[in-house]
Amino acid sequence: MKEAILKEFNTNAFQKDLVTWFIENQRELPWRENKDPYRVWVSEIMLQQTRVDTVIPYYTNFMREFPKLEDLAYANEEQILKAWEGLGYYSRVRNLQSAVREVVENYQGQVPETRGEISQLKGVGPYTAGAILSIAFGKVEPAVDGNVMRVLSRALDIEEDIAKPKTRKIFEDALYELIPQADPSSFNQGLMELGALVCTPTSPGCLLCPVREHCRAYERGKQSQLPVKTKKKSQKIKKMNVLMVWNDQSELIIEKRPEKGLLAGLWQFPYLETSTLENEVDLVRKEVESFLETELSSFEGPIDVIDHVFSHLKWEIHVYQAKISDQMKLRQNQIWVSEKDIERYAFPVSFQKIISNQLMKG
DNA sequence: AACCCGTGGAA
DNA sequence: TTTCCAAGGGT
Repeated sequence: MKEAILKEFNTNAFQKDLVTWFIENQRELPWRENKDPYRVWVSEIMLQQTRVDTVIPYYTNFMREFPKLEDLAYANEEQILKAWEGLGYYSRVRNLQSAVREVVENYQGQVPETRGEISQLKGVGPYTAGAILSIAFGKVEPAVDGNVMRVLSRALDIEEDIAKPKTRKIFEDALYELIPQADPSSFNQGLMELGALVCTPTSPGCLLCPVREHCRAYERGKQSQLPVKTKKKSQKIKKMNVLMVWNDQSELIIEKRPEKGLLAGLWQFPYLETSTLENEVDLVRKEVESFLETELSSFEGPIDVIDHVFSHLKWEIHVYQAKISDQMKLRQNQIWVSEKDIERYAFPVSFQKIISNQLMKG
C-alpha cells in the first residue's frame, strides 16, 4: 500500500526542492540557534498546538530561567508553572520536568537517541520523538504533525480524515519511504515550515510553492479540498460566580486548583457554580455567606464579567467582591495574599484578566 | 476511539 | 459573532 501512494511520485526531486527551499527560506527562530537536544526538546513541547509567535517570548524567558536540562530538573513546581503561565496545556510543563528528571537520573543527563527510549519519556509522543531525533541528532525519523499531514495530503492526494488517530500512521509509513538519508532534519522542518508559510489551511500559496510541480492536488485543482478533516463537537458552558474576598489587612483569598485535570495546579479565586437563572445580588450574597461559613461586612457585584473559552469548554464568569471583618477559617488549599504578592502565583488567563481589571487600575 | 487538556489569532 | 485552528499527548 505504501508502494501505491508513492508510485510515480518523484521522491528525489521532491526531497531536493523542499530541502533547498527550507535552507534558503527558513525563519530565524530562537530554537534554531543550535542543536542542543534540550533546547530542541523544550521548543517542541511549547510548539504543541501552539503558534510560533506565541511561543517565542515564552521560549526566550524559559531558556533564560532554565538554560540547562539540570536547571529545569531542580526547579520547583511554582517556578515552572509561573514560567508557563498563559501558554496553556499546563500538563506539558509538568511532564517535561518529570521527563527531564528521568534523563538526569537514568541517562546521565544525556537525552536518549533512540525512538524506543525517547518515546518513554513523559510528554514525548510519536511526533515529538521524531522531531527531536531528526532535528537534534540527525536521525532518519519521521515527525508527523498537522502541517505534515496537510502538506502531504495535498502533495500525495491522500483523502483520509486527518482528524482520526489512525490516519497519522498512513503518513508516517509514507514518510519512511519519503524521508532522505542525507538531511532528515531539514526535510522534516521543511515540511512543517512549508505548511506554516505556504501550504496553509485556507488559500494555500501554490504559486509560491517550491514543490508545486510535484503536487497532485495542485495538478488536479483540488488543493483547497484537502486535507479532509471532520469537525469536532461544540463546547459545554459552565457559569460561575467568582469571589474576591478581602479581609481588614487588604489581603484576599486565593486557592490552588487540584493537581490533576483542567488548569491543574494553577491558582484562582474561590467560586460557586451557578444555575442558568439570573442572579440577584442579595441572593448571591446569601449563597456566598453559606459557602464561606462567615458573615460579610459588604458585598457587591458583578463588578466584572469575563468569558473564558477553552477548546472543549466555556466559562461564563461573574466577579463579586466581598469583605469580611472577623477572622475566618480557610480551606486547606486556600491562602491569604496581599495585592503585592499576588503576581508570584500562576493563574489561568481569565483570572489574570480579573486581577488586571480590579487590582492594577492605576 | 473518543475525550480531555489552553490560548489567542485569523477568517 | 462564530468557527476553526497551531510544530500533540495522556488516558
